[in-house]
Amino acid sequence: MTTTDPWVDLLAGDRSLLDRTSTAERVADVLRQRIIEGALPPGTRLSEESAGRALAVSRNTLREAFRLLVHERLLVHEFHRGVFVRVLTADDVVDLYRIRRMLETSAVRRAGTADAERVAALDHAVSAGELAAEQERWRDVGTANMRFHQAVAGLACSPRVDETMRQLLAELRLAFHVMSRPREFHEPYLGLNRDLTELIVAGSTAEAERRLDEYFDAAETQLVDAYRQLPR
Amino acid sequence: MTTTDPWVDLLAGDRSLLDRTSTAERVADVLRQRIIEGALPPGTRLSEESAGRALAVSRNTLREAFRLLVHERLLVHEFHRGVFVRVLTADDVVDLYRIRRMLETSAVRRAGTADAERVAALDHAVSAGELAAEQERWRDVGTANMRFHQAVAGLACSPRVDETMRQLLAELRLAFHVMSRPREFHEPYLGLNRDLTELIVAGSTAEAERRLDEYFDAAETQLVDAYRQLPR
DNA sequence: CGGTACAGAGTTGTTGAACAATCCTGCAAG
DNA sequence: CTTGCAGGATTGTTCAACAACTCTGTACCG
Repeated sequence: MTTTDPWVDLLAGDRSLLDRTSTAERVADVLRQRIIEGALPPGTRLSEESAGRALAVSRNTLREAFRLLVHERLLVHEFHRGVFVRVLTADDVVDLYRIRRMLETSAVRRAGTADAERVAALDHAVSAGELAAEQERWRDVGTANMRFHQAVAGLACSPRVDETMRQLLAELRLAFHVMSRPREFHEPYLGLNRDLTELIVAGSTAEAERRLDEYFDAAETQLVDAYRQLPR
Repeated sequence: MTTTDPWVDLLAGDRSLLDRTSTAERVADVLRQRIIEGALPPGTRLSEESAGRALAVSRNTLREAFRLLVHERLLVHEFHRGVFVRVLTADDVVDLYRIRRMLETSAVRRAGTADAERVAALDHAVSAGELAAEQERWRDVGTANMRFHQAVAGLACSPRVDETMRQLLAELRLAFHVMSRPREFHEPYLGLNRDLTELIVAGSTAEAERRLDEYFDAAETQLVDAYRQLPR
């Protein structure tokens, strides 16, 4: 038997580039992206007929894609009625912040074991946010903020945490899309993100965790308040 | 407009009893249960033909169910090759313990806000485990242990944490099914579970969190060691 | 003997059509 | 204003078909 050569792992890592994905997954990717960027606002109905014709896929394939996104909680499926882009309730928003707080503060606590690359990801996200704010691209500030928190969760060095976090942040975008002002929900926290990054780089994880906890208090209150003043 | 009557919420809660579930979901439920209980061991190939004939559903419906379970990481999908019951790697087991540790310790820390019912769930699970151990039903001891940790996560009072935890524990079962001795992985922790419950009931969450963290150290080491000695 | 090439069989990927079950709309009747 | 009901539209599910791909065994070649 041949011992594993060094380049084997390398190529194994390139397997994902091989384009071995089903149509349903790619359809789900497209829809997910459209939902995340707000092109398909919460409440939108996606009829199999129209969506299938628009994307040029069969109803069966489309339904497989729908199943995936329903499982990700980006769509809701009402039996015999169709699928809709999810409309978050205020309770949903509270819950999203609750689990985020658990995952992110735990990740910060274990930040000591994270490699340099993951710590650098924090800085990249913060810098991108600062640049976007300078240029008053508030939408991009929001995106950078999400990337920052994805990087915070990434400190846990856990593929499952990363995946869960991706889903949660995608879900949280649904909340922002029903509100009009993209600026005031993200800009105030740019400075904090910078501070957090420096604390983590310096190894002051306990202090970073405390500040992060405070951030969640403030952000959750702000978003939930704004959310409750909205429709229904 | 009519104001909402008191019984409306009641009936709304019964909506789930109305059996409005698709065939695909029920198929997924069946397969998930079979995987969890070990009837479909890791590595098993599920061909669309055989599974569809066995469950008397069409290939399309079956594929929708497969998609769900792949998304839950209980099945893996290899393009043009089929779906297989997932075979966890040692890294997977480490990762599962990592995210469990994050969620469960965080949940314990916030146990103060949990209602009495959720605290009682801890006791029920522990008692069920103790009874099963007395009668040497080791398989049930394992199930009770899982229920206990589900209840621990439940202290966070978060539907999303509950759902995530359900998935993680289902996934972890895959690890136990490739090992033969159901006893020694769960029995040693019965006493600890009892202690943890009493600490939480008494409000000593800090001490409970510390003990839980130690449990994860021990359990992870034990399982990963046993796992690494196994095939491949 | 070890490795390559290739045909054949079996499985998956995707589509389109078909039909039953269900929901929605509008209108008529009470 | 509510109830009942026809009809049209949409979803739920199955089936059949075909393309694309994988797997297996065999023949071939060095």
